[in-house]
Amino acid sequence: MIDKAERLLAVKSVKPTSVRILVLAHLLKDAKAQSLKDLEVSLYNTDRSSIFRTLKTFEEYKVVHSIDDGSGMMKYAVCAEGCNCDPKDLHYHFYCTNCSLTYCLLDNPIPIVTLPENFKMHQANMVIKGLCDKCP
Amino acid sequence: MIDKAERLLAVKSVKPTSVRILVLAHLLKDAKAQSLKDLEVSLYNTDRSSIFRTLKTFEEYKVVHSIDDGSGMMKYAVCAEGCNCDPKDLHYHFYCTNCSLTYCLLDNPIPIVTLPENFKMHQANMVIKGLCDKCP
DNA sequence: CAATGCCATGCAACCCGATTGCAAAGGTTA
DNA sequence: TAACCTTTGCAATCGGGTTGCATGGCATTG
Repeated sequence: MIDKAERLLAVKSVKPTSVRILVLAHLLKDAKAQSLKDLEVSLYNTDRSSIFRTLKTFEEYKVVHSIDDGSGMMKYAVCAEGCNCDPKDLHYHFYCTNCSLTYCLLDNPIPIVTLPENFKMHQANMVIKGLCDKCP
Repeated sequence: MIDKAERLLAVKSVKPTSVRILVLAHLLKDAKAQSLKDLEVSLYNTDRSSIFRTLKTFEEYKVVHSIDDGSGMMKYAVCAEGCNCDPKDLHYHFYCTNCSLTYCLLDNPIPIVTLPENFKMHQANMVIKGLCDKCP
C-alpha cells in the first residue's frame, strides 16, 4: 500500500514526503471516505494540522476529493483513475446514519439537471443518507 | 407576510409566539434558503439561540427543511405545500459560489439511484454548485 | 385572585471541526 | 558551509452550532 501511494504521488506530481505517503496509504487502504479525525486517530503520532494541509494539497492536485456528507466532518476519498473532479466525474455518495461510514457510489453517474436559465453548474455534492448493508 | 406566517403555524400546529412568527415571516419573504446568521442579522434584536431553537422546532414540525449546501452554514427554507420531508419530497438545491445564495430547484425530482444490495435510502442531500443568473 | 407549572426567551458559556501564525526541522542548491 | 524553500509540529484562534441556567410570560388550577 505504501508503494501504491508512492506511485500515485509520482503520477500526480506531488512530492512524496513521509506524512503524505502515510496519509495516502491510509486512504487507499479501504473504500470508505475518511475524515480528518479518522486519519488523526490512525496516524496517532502525526500532527493534525499536517494531515489537514496534506489533504488540502491532495485536493489541489486531484489526488483525493472531499465529500460533505452532512455529518459535520468533511470526508476524503482517493479519486478514481482518470478523475479530474469535473462535473462529469462526479458520483453519488452514501452516508450511513448508523455507522457514519461514507461510501462512493461509483456506478451511478450524476444525471443532467436542467437548471433555471443562465444558471451554470460547476460542481455538485450528492449525498444519499440511510442504512448500509451492515447496519440494521 | 405576518398573517401568512401565522396561518402556516396554525396549520402545522405550532404555537405562534412572537419569535416564531418573525422568523417564519422572514423565511417566507423570499425564495432563497437562509442561514441562522442571515436571520440573526435581519432580526437583530432577537437572540441567536432563540432563532436556533425556533428553527429546530420548525424542522420537527415540518415547517421548514434544512439544507447543507456545503457553505459551512446550514440553510433553512419553508417546505413546499404538501411536503412531508420524505425522500419523495426531496429536490435539488443550487448553491451560487459567488453570492452564496441557495435556491430550491423544485422542478427537478431526485432520480432513483440504484444502491448496492441491502442499502436503504432514507434521505438525500443534493446540491449543485455554480453561478446563478445574477452572477458573472 | 393567588399559586403552580410549563414553555419560550435571552444571555453566556461551551463544544468541536476547521484553519492559521509561527518557529523548528528537513532537504535542496549554490 | 551557507542560504533558501518546503514541510512539519505546536499552539492558538475562528466560527457555526449547541446547551445550561435563570428570567419572564402565559395558562391552568385551586
